[in-house]
Amino acid sequence: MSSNVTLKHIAEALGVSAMTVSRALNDRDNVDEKTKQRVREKAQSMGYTPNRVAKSLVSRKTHTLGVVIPEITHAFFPEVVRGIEEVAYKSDYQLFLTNANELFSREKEAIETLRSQRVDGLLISSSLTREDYSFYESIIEGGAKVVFFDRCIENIGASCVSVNDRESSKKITEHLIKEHGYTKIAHLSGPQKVSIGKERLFGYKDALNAHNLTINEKWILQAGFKEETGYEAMITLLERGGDNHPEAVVAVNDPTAIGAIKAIKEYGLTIPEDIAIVGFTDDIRSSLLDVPLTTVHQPAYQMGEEAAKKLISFIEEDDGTVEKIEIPTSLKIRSSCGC
Amino acid sequence: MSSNVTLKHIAEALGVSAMTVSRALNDRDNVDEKTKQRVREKAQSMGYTPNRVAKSLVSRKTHTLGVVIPEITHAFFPEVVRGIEEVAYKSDYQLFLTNANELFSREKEAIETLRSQRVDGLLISSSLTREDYSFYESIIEGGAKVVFFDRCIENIGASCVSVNDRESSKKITEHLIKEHGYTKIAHLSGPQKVSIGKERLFGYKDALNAHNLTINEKWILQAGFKEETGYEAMITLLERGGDNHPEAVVAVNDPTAIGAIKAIKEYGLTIPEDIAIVGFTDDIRSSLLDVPLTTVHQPAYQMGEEAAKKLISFIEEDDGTVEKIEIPTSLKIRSSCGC
DNA sequence: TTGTATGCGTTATCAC
DNA sequence: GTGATAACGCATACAA
Repeated sequence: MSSNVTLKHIAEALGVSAMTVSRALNDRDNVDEKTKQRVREKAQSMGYTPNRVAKSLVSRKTHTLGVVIPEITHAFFPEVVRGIEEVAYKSDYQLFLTNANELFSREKEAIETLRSQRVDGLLISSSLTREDYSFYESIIEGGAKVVFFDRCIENIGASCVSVNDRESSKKITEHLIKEHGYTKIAHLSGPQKVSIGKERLFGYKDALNAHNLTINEKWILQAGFKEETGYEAMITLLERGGDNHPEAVVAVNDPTAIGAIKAIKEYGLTIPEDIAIVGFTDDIRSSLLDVPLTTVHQPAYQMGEEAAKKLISFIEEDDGTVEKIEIPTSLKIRSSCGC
Repeated sequence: MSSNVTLKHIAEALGVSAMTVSRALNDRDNVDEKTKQRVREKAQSMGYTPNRVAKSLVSRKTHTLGVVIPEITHAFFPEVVRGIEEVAYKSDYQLFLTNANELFSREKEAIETLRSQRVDGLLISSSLTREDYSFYESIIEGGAKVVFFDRCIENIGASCVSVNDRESSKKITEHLIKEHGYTKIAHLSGPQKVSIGKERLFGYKDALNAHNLTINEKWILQAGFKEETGYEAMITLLERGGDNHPEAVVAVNDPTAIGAIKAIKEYGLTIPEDIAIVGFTDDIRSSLLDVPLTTVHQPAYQMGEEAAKKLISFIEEDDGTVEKIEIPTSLKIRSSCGC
């Protein structure tokens, strides 16, 4: 598709050289004003569209950013993407968006393709496991400019924009302990190989430790990051426990919490009387639930902005300083915790 | 960024020609098996990544699709994008995603850039006004392969995947009339220059006409497509009417309805007793509201799939048959209508 | 102010 | 089975 009219065509139509056309269209000052006019008009009338593919081959720049997110239907990510887009737009970058679908293999593939497309830089929220450090190491070593966001890979020479997951997780868990006196608190945890999965589990444990509560490993379940996996994990927890279920649940994120809530209801238990629950993200749905969800608010849009800014300055000023940018969170106290 | 090792480098390292390397890496059959092996290993060890930019310049194909959506934070669109992605992924296409932010100017710019990037085709849900038919006409005439989805531009020689907006809107309005006997029904309408804005208004009127209800133009308000604009329009409607407010409201989409609900509550009125309300979309939030929203369910994922399939067959089989693909909707009867 | 040669990385084409 | 050459569309460097 696309206009197949090239500089050459315009040049021939006008009886000048392709070079003159190129200069005129790029508004260089060493071209006669009249010629510029003629060229512009002709280009317009012939429906010329500059071929960025050719331009990129010469300049080795594509003015293009690759974005890799794990799950586009998790509302947090579109919001991050909007922040990225806003900044990219202002600096005249286009976005290649790829959705890894929480799949290891797909993320790797996406990154390979993106590099092959010669994007100027990569913004990644990783679904990869820690074992795949080496993959990132090799591409970064190969000169790829990458900034991670939300789910980071650390100590690998790349900047990262995220919240303080550990501290935020500790805070919301402490809220359950201090404000409500819960002592039997379970955790629906994310995959331990993903940074936020691990950090949020740490935070949960920190809180229990700080209040001398014993950590019951049976109450720490792998629950993925999705609604369905949260639902399943909660079912497991309820079936396993019988009447001896926890008083409160800390979910790794809001979708997981929402899945768990469904399970709790199906068991005929009420929130927060029978079981209190808190999440992490502040999904657009969370304030709308029957029993609005207490959660950690993550400023998604801002996270996107910061990540894009960092990457673009990396690209344009070649400022590769590795930074860990932390976006402050806030607790959204609603009623699912018993408040 | 990206590996700057090229075919030539590998060729030199191996003492063969670049052409041989190219053939080996593309697994052509007129290359010695041993040479292939050597080349592959060397490419691997040197961290070679094929340069698609150069490849595209030669082949005039980028294996890239441009996607233009009006609003990425409207959950409907990410879901459509997932459908598109799934199909694109299988056929080995990458997506350029651009978010027009409901802005005329931005959509046009995005499309220009996408064409300039030489995407193989375009999937567009338009924010543009009908006046801008000419813009689309010119790019389609210029050879651009485009498929519209959700918000279509018709009679312009491009295929379109959408729901039957008019009929669906009529159905849900009729539900209010037939099941609940409402006669005073308002419409929070979308911009009339966007297809779905116009069609859904038609459907609303069709329903009133079919039941001999008079159409009160004062009860048809421009409400945009967003939560904020829905909120404002509803405020206007309530202030204008005083006690004489409508019994029911048909909103052009769910975000608008959600904004309107906020306004209704602020006025101290209850749903559905004082005012019933219905939407269109089936946003992920709609079933979770205090009073779950009755709405038209649009199969977003499927819409994305269909649109992508159509576009890819257009590109690959050069099958430019103009089709209007209609995805069936269903009514989601919840309690905001009084049920 | 304008034009010519050259190269970006890859592949098609023709030669050996 | 392998290599040399030209071409894709554009812009840099140099010449006129």
